[in-house]
Amino acid sequence: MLLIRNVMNQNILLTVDAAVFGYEHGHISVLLVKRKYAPFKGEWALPGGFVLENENLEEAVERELLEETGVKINYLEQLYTYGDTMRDPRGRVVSVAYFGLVKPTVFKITAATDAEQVAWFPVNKLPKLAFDHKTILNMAVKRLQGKITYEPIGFELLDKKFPFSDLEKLYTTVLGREIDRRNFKKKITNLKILDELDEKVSNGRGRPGSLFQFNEQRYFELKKEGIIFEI
Amino acid sequence: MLLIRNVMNQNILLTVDAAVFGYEHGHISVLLVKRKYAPFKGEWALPGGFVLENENLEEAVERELLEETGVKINYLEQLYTYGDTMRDPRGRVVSVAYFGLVKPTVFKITAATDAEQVAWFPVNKLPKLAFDHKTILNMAVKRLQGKITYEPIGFELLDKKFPFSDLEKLYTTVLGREIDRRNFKKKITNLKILDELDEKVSNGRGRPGSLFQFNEQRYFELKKEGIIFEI
DNA sequence: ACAAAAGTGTTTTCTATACACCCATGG
DNA sequence: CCATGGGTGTATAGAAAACACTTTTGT
Repeated sequence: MLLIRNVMNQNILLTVDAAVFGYEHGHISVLLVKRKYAPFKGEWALPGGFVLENENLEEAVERELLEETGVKINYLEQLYTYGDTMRDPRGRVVSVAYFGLVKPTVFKITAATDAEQVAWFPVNKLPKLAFDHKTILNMAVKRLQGKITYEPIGFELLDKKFPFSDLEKLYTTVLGREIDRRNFKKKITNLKILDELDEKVSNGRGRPGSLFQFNEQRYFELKKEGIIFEI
Repeated sequence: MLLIRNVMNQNILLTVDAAVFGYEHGHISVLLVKRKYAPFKGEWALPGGFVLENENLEEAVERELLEETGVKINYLEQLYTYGDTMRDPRGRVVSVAYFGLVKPTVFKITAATDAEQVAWFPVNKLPKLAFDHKTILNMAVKRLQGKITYEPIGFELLDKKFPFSDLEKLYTTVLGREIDRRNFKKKITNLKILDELDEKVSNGRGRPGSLFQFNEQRYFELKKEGIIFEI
């Protein structure tokens, strides 16, 4: 290894970054950390950090997320690798970006190590971001919108039990447009990924709605098969 | 930079690899090189190599492709980054894989630098591949199949002028199933991405067919808009 | 009783698919 | 004249989209 290093003399460092989305109170939010150290000290950034030599990339993302934010991710996929020569003022740093989904209600987020602070930011109210993280986040949002139209992603974002209107709101929020309630219900019902429970829940006013939960087995079978539906 | 390097002591090397597809004589082929040096000396591999410190990732792929194979690529997109700790026997080497399309007729392929030999291999007659390149190639083939169903990719693979049957054969080849000629013609015609020329060409026997060419402007407009059709 | 949200079917339109015969050429 | 591949239209079925009123609850 040292031999290659010497021959190559390749001074490139490798990091991972994660764009983790959550859904709460009718908003899609993304998990950001305030940087404790230079460069971009005090600015908000995607959680992430340097990959260790003996860990896989996914392990690196999961470790950094847990260290910096306290979040243990339940859905993670690779997004894109950012390698422009000038993207990091410290030198050549290539970053493998990941896309994650999490149920925000499950975790208490707590800053640690390189992070001075952690917070969920609604994707339409983002602060200025460090490095090229705005670019990464833009791509992640596009991925989220794309994914939701051909794969069900509710399972990863909603609580175990939820009223149907939550799922509907999730879709209108992510897609940024109204969808027809009856047609949507029909489509989801046909997929048979939801089990209706006997419980009902009221959100203060109006008629209470039945609670649903995902039929995990059917859900993951469908996901494995690939393209499932179009909203 | 040296400071970070010392603090980090991160001995990870970065390479790029390219899965470049071409279409010729009714076959989808992929460009492979025979390795001149260890490890995997004498085995076939995807063209690629170490990223230089002062070049972007795309530049690295294009450079390596040109150096090793003589091919100047006209379509290139990032595929996936492979970073398992054990994927390279020399140590920790992370590789950013790219997906490329090229018209094989345009280039004379010629091996150089790290490549002892270059050749096009039909994707259904692949030799044993070095590293995890088989895995990479499998993903690249899936990407090709996925792409062709929701984006026209004929422009990048076919000659400037071609009979309609060439486009049809390309689709049946990539998708691995027959498609209905009339329905396919209808769909493509509706997209208005083809201009029919006055010339006709015969391939020896049978009725000669009109030549077509892609209407570049319309073609790239449609691609920019995203999902276009389903075959 | 009224405001607010949940729940529910039918009709219409569009798109995908299935399907078969004639045409132009070379040998 | 025959073998080969090119070229073309219609009918059917299924999916998506448009569309509005009733029900249940809290105040």
